[in-house]
Amino acid sequence: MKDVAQHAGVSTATVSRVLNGHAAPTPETRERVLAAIEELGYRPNALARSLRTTSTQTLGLVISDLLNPFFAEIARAVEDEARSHGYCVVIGNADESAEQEATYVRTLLDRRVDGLLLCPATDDPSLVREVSAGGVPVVLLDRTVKGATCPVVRADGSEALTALARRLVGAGHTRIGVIAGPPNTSTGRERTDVLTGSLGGLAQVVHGDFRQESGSQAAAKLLDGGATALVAMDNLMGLGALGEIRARGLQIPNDVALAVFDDQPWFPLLDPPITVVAQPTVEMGRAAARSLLALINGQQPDDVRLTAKLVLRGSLGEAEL
Amino acid sequence: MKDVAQHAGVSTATVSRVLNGHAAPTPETRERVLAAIEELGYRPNALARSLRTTSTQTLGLVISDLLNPFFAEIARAVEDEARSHGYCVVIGNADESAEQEATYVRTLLDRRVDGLLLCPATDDPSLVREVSAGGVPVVLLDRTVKGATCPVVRADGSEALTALARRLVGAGHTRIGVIAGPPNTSTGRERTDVLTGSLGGLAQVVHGDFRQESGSQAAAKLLDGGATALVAMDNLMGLGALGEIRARGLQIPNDVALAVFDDQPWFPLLDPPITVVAQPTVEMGRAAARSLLALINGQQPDDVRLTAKLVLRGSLGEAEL
DNA sequence: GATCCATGTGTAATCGATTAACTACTGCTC
DNA sequence: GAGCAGTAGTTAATCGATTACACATGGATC
Repeated sequence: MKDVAQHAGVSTATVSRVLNGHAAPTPETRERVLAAIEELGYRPNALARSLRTTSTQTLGLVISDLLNPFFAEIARAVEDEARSHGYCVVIGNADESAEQEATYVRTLLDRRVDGLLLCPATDDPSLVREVSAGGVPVVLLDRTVKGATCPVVRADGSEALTALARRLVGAGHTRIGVIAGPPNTSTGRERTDVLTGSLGGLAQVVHGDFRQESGSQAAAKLLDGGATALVAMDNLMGLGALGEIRARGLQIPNDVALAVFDDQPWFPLLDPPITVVAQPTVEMGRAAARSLLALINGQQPDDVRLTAKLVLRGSLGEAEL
Repeated sequence: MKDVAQHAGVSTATVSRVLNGHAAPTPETRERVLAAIEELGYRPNALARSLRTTSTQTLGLVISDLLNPFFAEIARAVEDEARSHGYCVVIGNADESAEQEATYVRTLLDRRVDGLLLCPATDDPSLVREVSAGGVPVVLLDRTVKGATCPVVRADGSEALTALARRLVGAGHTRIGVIAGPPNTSTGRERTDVLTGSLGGLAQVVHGDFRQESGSQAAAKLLDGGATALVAMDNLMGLGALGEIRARGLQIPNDVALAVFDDQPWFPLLDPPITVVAQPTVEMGRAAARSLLALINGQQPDDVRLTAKLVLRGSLGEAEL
């Protein structure tokens, strides 16, 4: 910057003003400065600027698993929305591990992100408290924690799950296997509670960890137990369940009915196509980014609760008539 | 930091030395400082540190499309490798747009990443030159650019594609539709060249843009043209092609054979499972991260060329006997 | 006891920007 | 022509760390 100033025959203060669009410099000086910048190929050091202004124009996003297309889509949406407001997003991958999540959150705070979007790995509120205590705006995404005091953005699948339950029961299934998420996540618990609640005593629940492998294992256990219908509570566990069903040579929907929470672009391509509870991922990501930006700007955004929809495609068989 | 120093009754220099594991401070002083840090909940400001040391312990990764599971896997691998060396990764999503790519690259440079991993959207070398000129280490990943002067990490699919061609020809296909990537990307061109080369005059090529929608359109055009076999040059276009095949009620492999470049966890679940050319994504990501770290440490890593493998699953029909 | 070395700590410059406070100049009014 | 307002630009403090150099202390050496 000093070089630029010298080159243009002005002080660094003037260069800075030109860069930041201040009113002061004359068009003529501005011209000279811009020319010098161009000529020297100067690019301002964002670190120095942030250090001085205490604003990095960056949001932190800590997600549970980048390989889960659900989160990848969310990340993408967050990024789009953030960028359209001049913010950058730094993504941290927690791998469904509370420990790694904490590490990432701290790293991001150390780098002074202006705000944090968090998909908490567990419902333990201590990490969120720690961040809030540090005065950094936080918004929770997809999942919440116990006694959360920050805005939460998530999808409500109750209606869809209730409708799903009605159909399964209506179709005469009496042993319905539920491949549930970890009980220490809000989504894991809530979805399962709603579904089993609506199923009366017909549900058998096995907990997985939101990953493919656990989906296969849970499916195996449930099928061994005589389940005639399976509901997987996220797309990766759904993938695992599908694998297990195929491995056993079972036919959907005749041998076993299947529904999955979270839609995927390839679900319609299966034979039969898979019935799902689809979450509005893009809207969730955008809404979360908007809430966080509002928080950063000193507003108090409300919680956002979007609605997940049941999409019937055929994998429930007669239950869908 | 000043507070900590005061609290411990030492100078900021000593605090800094404790933090950085210098030899100097006595165990006793160290103890006092650590206690003060603990008590005040002090966390060092990474911006300030980086400004002073000119090192951010951060790698930039600009990928073509986060929603493409191929790149998501790569991103994940890069991140793992980087973290194990104490580095953080900032991901930028270029959305297959050269413009957005350039924006992201510049943003990352402004933030003084220690090095850059780039999956270039086009084979135009100017952006890479710009970065190199700025003295920032770069490694190209998956794709290369014309006259690249930096290390490149990619997968070689020649063998697999040649084998694939042999099978298709052997099975008697005479109109083989190739859903190619954009001709201005190295992977788009090379894969297509190898395949059409081995197919003699039997190939009909339609170019897509590595996205699902273009895959459907290309498939439609090729099927209209009487193709009895389709090869999609990346997984998203493969997804699109599958959709088009299903939409027309065609059976794989009887009505049309299909092979896709890039494997996906759900390909084995289709009926029939899809034959693919599988790239070693995880190894690519790790290797790229390693090369970049080596470059940062002043070494001159060689290009890495991993091998993609043909995985036969049945979607080629008799061609696979 | 003077000299020297080793060791632990403090002082202050530095990284590259922003910005409050100040100065210099121009032009206007009375 | 003195006084004043307004504008353009400069000087220097600041953000929060690192680190070269200076300094103080204590013990070993002759």
